[in-house]
Amino acid sequence: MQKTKRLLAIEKLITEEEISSHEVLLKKLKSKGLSCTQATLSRNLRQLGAGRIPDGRGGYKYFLPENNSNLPSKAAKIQVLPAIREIVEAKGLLVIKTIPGNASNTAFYIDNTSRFEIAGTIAGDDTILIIPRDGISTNQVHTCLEIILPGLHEQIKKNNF
Amino acid sequence: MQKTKRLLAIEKLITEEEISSHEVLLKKLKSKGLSCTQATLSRNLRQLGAGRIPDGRGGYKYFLPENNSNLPSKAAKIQVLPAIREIVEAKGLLVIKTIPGNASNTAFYIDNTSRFEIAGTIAGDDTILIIPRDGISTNQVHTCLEIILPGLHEQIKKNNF
DNA sequence: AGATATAATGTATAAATATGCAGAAAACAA
DNA sequence: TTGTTTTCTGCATATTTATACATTATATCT
Repeated sequence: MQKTKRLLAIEKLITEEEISSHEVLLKKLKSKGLSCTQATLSRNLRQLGAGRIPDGRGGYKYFLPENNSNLPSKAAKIQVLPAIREIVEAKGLLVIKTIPGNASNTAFYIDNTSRFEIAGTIAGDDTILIIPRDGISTNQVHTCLEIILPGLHEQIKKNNF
Repeated sequence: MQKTKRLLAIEKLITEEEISSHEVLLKKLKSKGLSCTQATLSRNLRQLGAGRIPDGRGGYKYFLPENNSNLPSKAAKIQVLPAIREIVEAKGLLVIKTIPGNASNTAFYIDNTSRFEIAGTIAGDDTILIIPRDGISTNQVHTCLEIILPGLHEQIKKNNF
């Protein structure tokens, strides 16, 4: 769970600041009590889909391609996330329960993220079936969902009261 | 002038194929008679603003952020480019002459590319003034213009007959 | 054209980033 | 809990990418 915090922190840092290297990012993470090695950082950046591009001033900076459309991202937080009630697993698949009428919207958002881990989704009225790609565990899909919907699992816990 | 060809070829290759490393790209360029060293490639990729991102399958690929909006790019070719008549230099500035009435459109396109080299533009009816940023030579702006309007200089030569 | 300045390139190397492997931690099952 | 499997991580290192410096090519000026 330290990892989730770290992923979120990395996302935040590279979108809000101009990070020029792993080394710089490592120091920033350390100052937040989320230290790790450069190797782990390399792996985490890959998981987040983060890349590196010229900054236009002779250097380089990290960035998240997803940020092109930060409207969907914002929408995800205020529309998609609050509509999710719970997630259960069955036969290697995941079933997401939503507020009635919201399954289609939610599945649309998940599809549009085009995450490799998810082969496809089917949505009813308040239920979504998520089919993980071959070789992908349900745990990996959970991580994936947490990445595209930060705070999802924590919110679900709260909903259970 | 080999360089311009190479830049265009690189652009084309990384947008049309999934290029995973300099090494792969070098081979492709070589097969097109546009060989260079890895060092030059590194510099060229930076000039083009090309970056590297995870490909979603455990590897990495190069890409051009500009590609988000390839509508403007197409428009540039069929609308902006044909409207340009000539480019002259004066006092470290560049003056672009266009077909009457087209200066505003053209300047708008140039502004929207947000190239670091160009501090700003002023457009009349058939004349645009381009102000290079401090420390940027007119030659560098020419290269910059060729990047955002491929074929520009060749076309101007033709127009002079 | 010849002289001077600017940009482009290659070579060698430095710097940055990715990864195989092994151990640690966490999740899961019974 | 205990054993079993999966994920995560660090270490050391391989791989990849960037860059200082020297050289060549290209453009600029008179």
